[in-house]
Amino acid sequence: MGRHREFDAEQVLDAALNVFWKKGYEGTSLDDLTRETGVARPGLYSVFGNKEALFLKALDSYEAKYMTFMQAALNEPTSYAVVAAILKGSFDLQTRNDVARGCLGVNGALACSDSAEPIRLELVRRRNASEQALCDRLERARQEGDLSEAADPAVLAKYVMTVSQGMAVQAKAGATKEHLEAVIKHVLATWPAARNK
Amino acid sequence: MGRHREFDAEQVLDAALNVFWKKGYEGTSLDDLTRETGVARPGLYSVFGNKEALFLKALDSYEAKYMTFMQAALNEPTSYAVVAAILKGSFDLQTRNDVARGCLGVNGALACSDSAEPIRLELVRRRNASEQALCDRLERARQEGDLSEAADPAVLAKYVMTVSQGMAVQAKAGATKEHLEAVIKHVLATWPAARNK
DNA sequence: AGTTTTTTATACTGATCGGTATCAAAAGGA
DNA sequence: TCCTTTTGATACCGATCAGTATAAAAAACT
Repeated sequence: MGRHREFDAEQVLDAALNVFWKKGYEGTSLDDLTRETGVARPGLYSVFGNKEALFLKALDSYEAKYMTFMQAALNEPTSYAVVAAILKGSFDLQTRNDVARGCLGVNGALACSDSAEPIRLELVRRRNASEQALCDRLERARQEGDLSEAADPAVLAKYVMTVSQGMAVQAKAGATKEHLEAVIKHVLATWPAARNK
Repeated sequence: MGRHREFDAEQVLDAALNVFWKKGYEGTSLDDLTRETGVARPGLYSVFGNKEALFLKALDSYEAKYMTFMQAALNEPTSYAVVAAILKGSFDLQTRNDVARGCLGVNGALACSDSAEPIRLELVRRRNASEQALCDRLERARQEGDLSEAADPAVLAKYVMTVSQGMAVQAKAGATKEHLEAVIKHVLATWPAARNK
């Protein structure tokens, strides 16, 4: 048996994640990754595969590590609490790190070259999955009388995701925490719940 | 006097604009630009300068050609009409072209490498300018009694821009026109105007 | 028609891209 | 202690990046 790996894969993945978070998939070079992780190319390739695989693993890690608020939010008892938790969770995520603001899923590849198109589509797929989960939850809320009968769960889900993604753009652009929190407060104040609690 | 230019600079700029719109600044290569414009590199460089200058000229053209709804919106008589016009104008712009959906200002450079950072900052600057203009307009609306006294123009302006930018992300990801229009309808239905008209 | 000026296409530049071959150093197990 | 195995850094690969030198082709003026 030979020597053991000197670096901790978890730690390296986390460093890579932060670079992708800040610069996006295409904006991040292998030189960036080796510099920030402290691991030379061959080490990265032997453990994670290629750049695309590394990004996808970082994305998985991102969801597992930072997106846990989503499931917790969906378990809240009322639609109001669900949306409040989602927006608060998005806010925390998008503003927690001063160098990597916004959302990895949005920063990663919004518009890109043809070669990065698979990455972009994967990110779209994941965002849609979140929206669908929220839509299902709001559907339930309406059945439970927790949303006005007139409310359309699909529209409200898209609205919440739109606000969350807009906040991601704003956060990346440097919006202050105070301003973003005020936006959330406004959204919640106008939430069409049967009872705001 | 020598020969005249064979291509129409306006036409070329428009073609370049559409490529940048679809793929973003960094996702667009000079090969993309020469292919889509039909003009070889030396022609592009002699007329527009380098890639960065070409993008900025395309951005100016974009504002002049497609963002005129913004000024018109600010001239609407009520805050409700202003916001309705901005969201409707954003919607039209973001969904007008099937190959270049979303907003050039957002697609252009949300997250990018260090070398494209000047472009990103310029886009942030322009978005902020729009937000400031809306903020000023809402401030006036409040003074005119067209917004509730409790409303904070700065917060509402950021809210509208957040929705608009979130819609840009959604449009780029392929959201249908119907869904986006429903989101706008919801935003307008919850607008805190003193009188909704 | 002849000359001059400008545009155009081809081909090239150095730098950087993602990805890999090579080989020495290091760390197991026997 | 010696041998095997794997890691690690260096250096390299072809491809592509933005940008430019060169020279032929085309058009306008005299």
